[in-house]
Amino acid sequence: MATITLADVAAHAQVSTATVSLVLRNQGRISDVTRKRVLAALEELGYVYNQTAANLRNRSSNQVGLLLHDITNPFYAEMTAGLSDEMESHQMMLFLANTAESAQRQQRFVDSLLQNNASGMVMCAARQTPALFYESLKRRQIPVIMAVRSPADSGFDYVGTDNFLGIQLATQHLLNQGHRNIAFIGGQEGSSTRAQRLGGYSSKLLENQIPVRSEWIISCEATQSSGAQACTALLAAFPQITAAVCYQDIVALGVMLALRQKDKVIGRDFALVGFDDISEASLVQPALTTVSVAAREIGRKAGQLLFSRIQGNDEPPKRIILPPSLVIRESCGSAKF
Amino acid sequence: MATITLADVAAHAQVSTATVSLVLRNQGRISDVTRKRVLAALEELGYVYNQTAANLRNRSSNQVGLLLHDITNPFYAEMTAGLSDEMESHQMMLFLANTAESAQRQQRFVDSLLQNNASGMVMCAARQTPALFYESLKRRQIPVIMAVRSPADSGFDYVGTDNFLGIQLATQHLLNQGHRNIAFIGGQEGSSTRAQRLGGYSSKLLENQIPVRSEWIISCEATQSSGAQACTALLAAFPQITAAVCYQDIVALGVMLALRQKDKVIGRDFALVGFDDISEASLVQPALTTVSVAAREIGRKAGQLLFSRIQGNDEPPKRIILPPSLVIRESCGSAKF
DNA sequence: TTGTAGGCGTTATCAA
DNA sequence: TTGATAACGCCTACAA
Repeated sequence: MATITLADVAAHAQVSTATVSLVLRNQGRISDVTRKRVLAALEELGYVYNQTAANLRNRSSNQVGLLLHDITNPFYAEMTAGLSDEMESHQMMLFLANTAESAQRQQRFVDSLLQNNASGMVMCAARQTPALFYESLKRRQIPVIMAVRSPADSGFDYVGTDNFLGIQLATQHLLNQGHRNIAFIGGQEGSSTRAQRLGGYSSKLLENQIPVRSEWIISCEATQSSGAQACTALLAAFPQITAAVCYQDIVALGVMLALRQKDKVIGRDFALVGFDDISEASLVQPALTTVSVAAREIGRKAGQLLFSRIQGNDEPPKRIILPPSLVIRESCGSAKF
Repeated sequence: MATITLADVAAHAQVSTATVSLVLRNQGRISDVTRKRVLAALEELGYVYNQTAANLRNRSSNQVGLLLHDITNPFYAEMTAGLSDEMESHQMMLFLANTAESAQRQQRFVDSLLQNNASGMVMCAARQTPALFYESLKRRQIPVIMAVRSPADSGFDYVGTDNFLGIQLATQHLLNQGHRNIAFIGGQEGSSTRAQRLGGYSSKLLENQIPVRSEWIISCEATQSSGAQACTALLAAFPQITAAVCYQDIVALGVMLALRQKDKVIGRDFALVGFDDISEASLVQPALTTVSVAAREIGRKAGQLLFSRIQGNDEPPKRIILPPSLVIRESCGSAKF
């Protein structure tokens, strides 16, 4: 069956294509009689609007992209849900891309977005994103909101959380419990997010006249097994450590695994704080005390900002920093040491 | 800056637009000299291909949609990752929609896909999807792969798991451990998936001369709290129950919560099997024995099938059923009762 | 209030 | 091997 076009509808309703177009978009003053006739024709012919043609004509689209490393990471899944809700409320379509930390895949996806005339994007940049990428992205006229990972380049809007403050909260909590030998586990060297968190950690130690020991600061992948491994190695070398601030909940979960293998009782023999408040955090035994960053809210805020940019908001780049909060559960015990 | 079009490139390279178009798509016989000249011009002008125009002209697109209820459900996140990988390997863009079980949102998204000329979709239909929806969807010429939830309508391709067999495995495992008083917790009445799982459960009981007690079959929402509530109510009425087959891992996690409140030791006082093998299953204490359905693989297979349909494969509707497997962990203990 | 007609950027047909 | 040109379906001046 041939596709029904605006012209077909117009012919059927005995009006012009312009009239039909106006009715479709509720624009212009169209008399009630005409409108009804058009609506009826639309219905009768089973007309389907061709967004592609409209996009071409308008040099725009109602499509935006979301780039992230791993949708199976609960943190990002939450964020995606927030963004998706927000976009849907504006009748925009959301393209999803899993870059898996590959700068190449990321570049490919952005190219596709550009080719598809996407009207904007939210991105959690891959770790090895070259500076050139940001440069050339800025030259395009497309709104881009960076999320979660703050780019070195300050020319972009950014929505994220206060990493420094978040880890300060976590560290202070451990200090309050009486711990003095506190390690920092996780994150990738060179990451700016990690630098911020590390700053929160060390600032709190120093504030309490506790020396920062670089051997107790250890990096690892964002997986449970890496976390477990890191913890095992650390405790073998420094058994005096009684607590750890973990870079992420996932790492913390790994650390718990390792501790359990050493028959350490978490919350009594060893205290632990995570970061992200992923849903697993409340499920493990003992439940993980962690820093919550409201992933869904980050997605929502990023969506709102993106939409306003698409609408033409051209204020200078913004940084929206959502306040983190400490969710106290069981992994730090409650007794003073 | 005005957009650079094919015509601009053609002018710059002193060839026709047809030639440039052919070079771009590696089609037709173009002499090496010309090709190089075109390529150079492309580069020089910083040309960006306009997919929208091509789509309009071709009456097609490289976009597909994915509809699901909740991306934050780890099962669907995994599936999404599988599908996303598959689509990316074919250079297709993936639209994501969170329908949140709303038939209305689902309809809106499908309409958008149609309007955008999407070339296909994978959908996990919302629970209350009206039969009319399927009817009208079939009339469109767009490939649709149903996933996870099998539609009553058999006119669609389907990729999912064998619910019947999966729950049979789970039930048999409990029987092997010596349990006789086994409950079934979870799922929504009227769901066909649930009917299949219930079938697996009751068939195994009957096979072992154990009567099926309908009071021990209880439905609940797919949340932890509902699971917990259901378990509490059930045990209050029937303390003789010693084991449960849960409709989903999420429900099983809720049941664990409830058991713990009753000071029952899971794996010793009460045995539990879940379904889905979400990542939380291996994290809880004790780790949850569950039926694994390879969510990622479902996504991948759905993607492959969808792609083949888009390529023109017009065999009759297929049902791809992935075999489930029992992942034995700790929640059923190991001692015979 | 409604109609006419040209153009958005690409592809495909046909001719050269 | 390459070029000219007419669609694809919609939107928007400009006219009526």
